[in-house]
Amino acid sequence: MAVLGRLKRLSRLVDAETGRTFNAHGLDAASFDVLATLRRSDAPHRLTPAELMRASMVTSGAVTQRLDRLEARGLVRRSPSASDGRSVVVALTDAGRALIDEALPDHIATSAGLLAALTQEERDMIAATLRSLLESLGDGKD
Amino acid sequence: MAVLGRLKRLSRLVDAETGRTFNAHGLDAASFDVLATLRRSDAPHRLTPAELMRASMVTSGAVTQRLDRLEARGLVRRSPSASDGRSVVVALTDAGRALIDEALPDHIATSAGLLAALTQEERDMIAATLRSLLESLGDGKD
DNA sequence: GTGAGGTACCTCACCGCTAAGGCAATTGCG
DNA sequence: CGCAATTGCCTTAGCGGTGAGGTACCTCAC
Repeated sequence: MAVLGRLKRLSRLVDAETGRTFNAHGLDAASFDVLATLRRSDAPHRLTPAELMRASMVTSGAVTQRLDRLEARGLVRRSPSASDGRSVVVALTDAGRALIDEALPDHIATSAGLLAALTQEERDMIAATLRSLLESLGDGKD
Repeated sequence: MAVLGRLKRLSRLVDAETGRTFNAHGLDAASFDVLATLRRSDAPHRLTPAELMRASMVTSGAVTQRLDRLEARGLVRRSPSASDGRSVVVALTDAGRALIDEALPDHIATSAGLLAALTQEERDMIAATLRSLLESLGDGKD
């Protein structure tokens, strides 16, 4: 199956290319992922670790470590949940928000560049096909 | 760009699913990758670490470690190159060949299952689109 | 109210990969 | 030929992830 092989190769190439953009802003893919997910969330841009875990498809241990790193850099802040004593609320700090707002446009430009070889029809087609594949494999939303 | 996000999610799901198949044969993705690459190569199924590195898109250090693990399990054998004193030739042992010959059909079945939701036209289309994307990004062959 | 089970997050040992660098052999320019 | 640059592989430190397991808290039927 040439499809899966190409999928994997492409995914690696995309990771490498987007990684360069992240580095240019002092980030790595994991940190960008968390900050961008927080930024995309509805105001006031707060999520729990469990929500971040679902969004990023990594384990809870990975989320803890990502947040440790981001918190040490002052980019996010953890505070106890008011409504659930087990839970934690993660918020972007001003610095975190400034950084992700600076990095996001670059990332979008990089992404667009990676797809520059495709026509609009091809993009629509591949987006739809990937979507139906994801659905068939039980990936809830997207 | 929904395309890249879906691409990444799909790649992770595919990795998880194929990983289960590998585990069922006592392998992981890295080991399977090496054994399958050797098996696919022209008879007598021998490659150098440099060739394996190019095929797998990992660094030379990763290839060394993969080969260390496989050699310790008796699945591949390293021998000095006759023509180049710096180089090494990696060959499947009988055990390695038997194992990959047992695992490959399962992997092919798993791969087919992952694409079961697509029609033949969709598969052809996505294969062609991924190919043109890879070419546009400078991925030589495939 | 209480105990069982589930949920949320964290901790830790381990794993494979990268990146940087080292050694030895080969290539090829002058 | 001689020496610098290149090539091929290995080594190692460090990183981020997984998976298993721990603690604290919540829920709910009884």
